[in-house]
Amino acid sequence: MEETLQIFKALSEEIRLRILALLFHGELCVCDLMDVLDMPQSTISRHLAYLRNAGLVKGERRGKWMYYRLSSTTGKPANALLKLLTEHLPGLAVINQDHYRLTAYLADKDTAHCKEKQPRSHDHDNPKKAFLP
Amino acid sequence: MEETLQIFKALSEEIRLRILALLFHGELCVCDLMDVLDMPQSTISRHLAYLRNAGLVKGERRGKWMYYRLSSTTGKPANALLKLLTEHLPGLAVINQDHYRLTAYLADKDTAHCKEKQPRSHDHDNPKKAFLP
DNA sequence: TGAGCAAATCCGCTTATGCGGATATATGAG
DNA sequence: CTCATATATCCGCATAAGCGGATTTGCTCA
Repeated sequence: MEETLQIFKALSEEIRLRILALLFHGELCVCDLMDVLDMPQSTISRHLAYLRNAGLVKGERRGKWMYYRLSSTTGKPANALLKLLTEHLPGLAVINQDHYRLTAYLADKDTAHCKEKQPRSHDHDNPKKAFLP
Repeated sequence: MEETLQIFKALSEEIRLRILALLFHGELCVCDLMDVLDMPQSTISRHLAYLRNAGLVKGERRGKWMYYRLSSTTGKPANALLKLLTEHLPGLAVINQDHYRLTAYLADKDTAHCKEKQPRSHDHDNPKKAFLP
């Protein structure tokens, strides 16, 4: 039960849904999220920790950076929930705005300060090709 | 977005999940829930209001009593969530205990103080015949 | 080894949310 | 109309959770 509640609590804050929606497009590091969401580092980190504790995302350190992605090893209910979200979230205004910002940001990715040597792998598991209608 | 968040918030408190799980068995009035969950009336009422505002349940007054049931007119995402819950919740210990308590309570329903004249309609829309394995 | 940067965690503060007794509202009985 | 009952809402209080600057930790590279 506690686990179930933790998942719902993780999903009941706007910024965490926005982070999840961004991660649907592939892995991102903390500074990517800071730039796209325009929020202080401690805020991003704290919410990522929340999502991590709920088992929804997974972080992996590569060099100086922590890359986060959706956790595919979560239990069945969590996965079903994430699938639901991939269908529902793209219909929401804020989520779409974030998607535009992410796209613009990634187009410029070579100038981003955390792209020095790490090759990216965008959309490698993006479940929705056309995110916007 | 606000609506989405409200639904997740509604689902992120144990007592509200327990109430929903009980309502999977059919409509119940506030005093039924008070008896089964053994909580004060204001607590039950407050959480029902929360679920009502999130659009997950619907209340209907019949005589002196308010009967609550799952709302079937909620949006698609909410319905998908409720369906998920009907599959997931029965696996949780507290939910099973509540189910036993409800069964015992209903077996005695004629003596319950809110059963004077209102005919019941249990399980009329129970999606799970055998709630327990 | 130490400088420099990314990210996690700490800290004091503010706001949101839950609790349950008390009170208000609505309904049916007499 | 008045009373009894069922439910909703109010209230003061306690706890949880968010915020963002400051500090700590961990990694890389010279």
